[in-house]
Amino acid sequence: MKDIADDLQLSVVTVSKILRNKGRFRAETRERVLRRAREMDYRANWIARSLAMRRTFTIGLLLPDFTHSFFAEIAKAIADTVRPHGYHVIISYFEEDPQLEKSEAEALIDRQVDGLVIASAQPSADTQLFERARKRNLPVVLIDRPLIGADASFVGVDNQEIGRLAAEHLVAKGCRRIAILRGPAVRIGDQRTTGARRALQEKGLDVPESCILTAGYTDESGFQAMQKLLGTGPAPDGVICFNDPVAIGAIKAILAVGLKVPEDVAVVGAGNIHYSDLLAVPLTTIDQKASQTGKDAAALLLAQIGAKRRSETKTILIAPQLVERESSRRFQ
Amino acid sequence: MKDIADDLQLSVVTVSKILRNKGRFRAETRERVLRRAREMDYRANWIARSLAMRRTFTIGLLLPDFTHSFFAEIAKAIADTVRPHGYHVIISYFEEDPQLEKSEAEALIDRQVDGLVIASAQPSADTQLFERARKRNLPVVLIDRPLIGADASFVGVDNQEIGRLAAEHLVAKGCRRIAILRGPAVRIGDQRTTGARRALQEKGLDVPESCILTAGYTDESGFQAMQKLLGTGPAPDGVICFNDPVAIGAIKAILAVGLKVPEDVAVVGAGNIHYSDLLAVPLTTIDQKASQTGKDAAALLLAQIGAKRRSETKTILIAPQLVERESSRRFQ
DNA sequence: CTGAAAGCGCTAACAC
DNA sequence: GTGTTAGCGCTTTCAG
Repeated sequence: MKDIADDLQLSVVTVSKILRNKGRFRAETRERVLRRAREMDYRANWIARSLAMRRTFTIGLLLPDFTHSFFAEIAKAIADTVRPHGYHVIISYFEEDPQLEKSEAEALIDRQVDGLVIASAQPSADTQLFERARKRNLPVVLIDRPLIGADASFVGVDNQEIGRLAAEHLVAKGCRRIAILRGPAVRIGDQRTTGARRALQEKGLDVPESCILTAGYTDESGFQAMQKLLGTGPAPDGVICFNDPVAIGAIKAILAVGLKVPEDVAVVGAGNIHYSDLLAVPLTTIDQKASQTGKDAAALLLAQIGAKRRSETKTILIAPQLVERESSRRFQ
Repeated sequence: MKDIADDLQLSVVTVSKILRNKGRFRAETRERVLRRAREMDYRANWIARSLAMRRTFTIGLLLPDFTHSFFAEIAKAIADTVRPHGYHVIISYFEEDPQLEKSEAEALIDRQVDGLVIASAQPSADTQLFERARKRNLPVVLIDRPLIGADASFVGVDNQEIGRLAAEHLVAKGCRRIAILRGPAVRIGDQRTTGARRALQEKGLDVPESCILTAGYTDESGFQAMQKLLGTGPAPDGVICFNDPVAIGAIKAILAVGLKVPEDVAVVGAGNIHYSDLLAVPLTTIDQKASQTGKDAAALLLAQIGAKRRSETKTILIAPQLVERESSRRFQ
């Protein structure tokens, strides 16, 4: 920039302004600057610009694992949403390790991101982090996993509603003995289970404790839980699973004992993973609306970044959506 | 930093050095600085540091689509590899749009990344880009998709070898009438096809042109290509597919006409997508070693960033690996 | 319409 | 051991 200015006997300020289309200038001066910049293949240094403007036009995204298609979709939606506003996204992930999450969050803040989106794995809100964010007036949006006591906005799917949708669907399909392969004892696992049970109770169906088994996140855990369930009593005619991998594992276990899906047992998952429709039995699932989540989170963040004063935190609950496929397609 | 210095009647430089563990200082001074920093919850501003050091400790990663698990895995491997060295990764993607790719690449350079990894979709090397990179002494590593005439290192799987592995596997499984659902007419599509044909010729098997059909990237295209193939002559007893989605589509088409996989027709894909083993017929595939690619690319980049002078470009071809599953598991 | 001055927060080189 | 000086490349403010 200095070179251009010297070359043209102008000041750096003039060049800077013209290059950014700020202020009014003689058309000729403009032309000269623009031409010279092109000739020299000048490119602005965004680090310097960031330092001067105290804005980096970068937002930080912190995920447990972006190899998981749910998070990848969120990331994509966020990037898509902020790109038109000149923002880039720097993604970090922490493999569900709260310690790593904390240090990565700090690293992102140190890099002066203008906003932060986090799908946190902290057992409880890291007050120090939120305190720091508040001090810098850095907006933070939590996604997917709410954090009690966190001073931040939240965007995520309505997990109770996921359980409810799954339950009501199975009932509508004529299932009467419904089992639940619930997830690990985390908040969203509880909520989905609660939603399902409530919906079933409203229909006059109760789920005995023996029909609620704890699975994990994986198809392996779903397989084992289902195997155990099948070994301990009459087979259920419907199974609500914590997520798709668990459902896939459950289906494997059901088929393995010679029962049919969905004729004998209907199965519903959650998450709508890619390839859900390419499985041995295409899986009925509840879509968590990943890209909607990303889009809303990004929009919220942009609004907060633009805001003059600290905006109050906001919570957006996204409605999940049932996607019916073979694993529950049967007639009453 | 200035606050700390003023507080302690020291110079900013002293504080800076102590905080970075540079130079020797009186233990007491060190202590005072460190303590005060902690008390004030001081955090270094990496933007300012970057400007002063002319290094951002950020590497740019430009992908066609990080929603695709292959690229997500690469991204993860890269991030994992560079993290211990203090680097972060800023990921961009361009949806296979060369125009967007170009502008994103420039944006990353403008943000002064210390290195660039690109899986390019350019029809040919963008000389302007490489020229710019060279001028700034910015190392660039191409991954997955080689770019002819590009002034950059390359890391990717050996695509001919993918074709060869698939072909030899099917032959070993007793297939004699092998068809190829080749990918689009891009470099890697050609290479895989060439590798497969060569291997078959060496075994004395020739593939008539009528048995080489062009599919795209998707299961839909695989389904259609296979349907066409089955409609026009005797069914093959083995099919080599461009990638896993194509293979999945092909399997659907085969099953749809009442043939069995692998008994009647064995199928091999490529890519080893997640859930390959959860499909209707678990898919035999050639693993492209995504994380190996990412790891090698990152290591190469780090070496080049560290290098004093511009290091010569290097090409790393990674050996693919056959993963046998049900879709080809038969005996003869 | 243009420019001089000041500063963003930090580091490198060298002096004391 | 510690401080001084001089930037890094840009933007903002304000004066002319």
